Parts: sequence; structure tokens; C-alpha cells
Amino acid sequence: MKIVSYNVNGIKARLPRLIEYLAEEAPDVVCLQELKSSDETFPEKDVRDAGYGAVWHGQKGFNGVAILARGEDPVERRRGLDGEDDDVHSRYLEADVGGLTVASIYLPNGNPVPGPKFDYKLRWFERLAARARTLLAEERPVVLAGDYNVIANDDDVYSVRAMDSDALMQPESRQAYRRLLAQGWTDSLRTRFPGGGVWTFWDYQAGAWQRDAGFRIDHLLLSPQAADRFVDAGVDKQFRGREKASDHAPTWVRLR
DNA sequence: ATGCCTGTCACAGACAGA
Repeated sequence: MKIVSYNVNGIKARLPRLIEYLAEEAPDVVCLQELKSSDETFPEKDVRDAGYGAVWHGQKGFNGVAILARGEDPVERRRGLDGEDDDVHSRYLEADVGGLTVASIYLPNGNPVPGPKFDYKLRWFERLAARARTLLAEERPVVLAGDYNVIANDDDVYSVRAMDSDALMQPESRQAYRRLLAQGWTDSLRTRFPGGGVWTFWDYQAGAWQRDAGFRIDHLLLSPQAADRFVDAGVDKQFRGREKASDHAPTWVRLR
């Protein structure tokens, strides 16, 4: 089965690309981020007409995550993370689908550094790690898919120098990601491409796509029980080059 | 050092993104 993480950067503006993606690639599970849509305006009918059941956790204007499943209704397990009662950002959604547990994750960007947004990013990371630990203890196949807003290694970015002072590359961000992996998660893209040089995001600005000036921030982490079923991983890069594309490309893992 | 580009909301330009 093909499981996808896709930051759509506005599901309303991206709906033609998303429907096209579902039709062409027929993924089994799709985790969406940055819906920029309230719960009420989620295009449920369009998604259903494309053959997908869905659960979503929206927010007007920004954030927002969803989980889509082909020919199946995902069974929601959780929305949001514990640990910060006044946090209203829609950034975490978890569901059971196709015999797996899948989470759609939209980690805070964290810029500028230093500042309250960066502090929020690091706190959110710890709250995610706490949830991840609980999921690992269930000893089931789990996929944590999303936009982590972390460039984990120097070979995950076109230019270390260009991104050096960015929140995505700070040592604290990388350490938080490594601590999460160290619980026992497998970074599926890294497993498939251990030498790096694979991007999932290209900025809209400064001709980044044309220059192939990208980086890898969309990750699919596998529990040991999911990693045992690993077949392949990759990026559907061609969708970044189309009309009215998201600045992220769909990123996927295939499991037996 | 700054803006580059795009989407949203709302109807001009600020905010958010990364």
C-alpha cells in the first residue's frame, strides 16, 4: 500500500491538483497538511467523488490536517496533542486505516529564531514525542506522516549556508527530530536514499524550483512493525512542476 | 540587508509560510 504525505498549501486552491493526484497515483492513504480551511469548508464531496473517505481537523486561514483513504473511511483516534490546553492550532490528526495507525502532522515552522514561535515549535515537538512514545508501546504498524519543518541533515538541503540561520536547521530542531527517531522510528526516505540529495519542498521565490534549490522536510516515520513491511519510498516530484502547484511535492512510502 | 512568491481573508494589504 502507498501512503502519502502532502502539504497542499491551501486545499481550496489545490483541489484540482489533489483530485488529479488521487486519480493518477491511486494512493491508499493520503495525509494532508496546511488545508487553510475550516471544518465547514473542507471539500468533502469532491474527495468522496474521487473515491476517498476522509477525516479532517481544519482551521480558518492556516494550519489544518486531514487523512484520506481509498474506498474506506478512516476511523479517527485523536485530534490535537496533550500538554498545552490553550493551543488552538490544528496540527495533529490520527486515525486507524487499512490495518495501520496513521498520523497527519504539521509541525510549526518556528521562524524567526530566536522568538516565541521557535519556542512553540520545540514545545510542540516534545508533545509529539510523548504521543509517539505511547504509539510505539502499542507495538502495531504506525506511520507518522507530515511536514516536520526540520532539515535533519546537511545533505537534505541544496545549500547549508542559505538556510543556516533558519528555524528548520537549528541544532535544537535537529536534536528534537533525532530524539524522536531514537525512540525506534525509521525515516523511510532516509532509508531509501541514505546519501541525501532528495527534496520535498521548493520555495515559490527566487526561481527555487527551476534551480532545483529545495530541501527535505516532509517525513514518513515508521514504527518497527511498519518498517518490517517497507518496500520503497520516494517523492512524486512531477506534481511540483505543474500549474498552480503546492510548494511541497507528495512524498510517499510503500508497505507490504 | 531586503525582497523574491503564494494563499487566505476580504476586498487593501497584513499575516503566514519556509
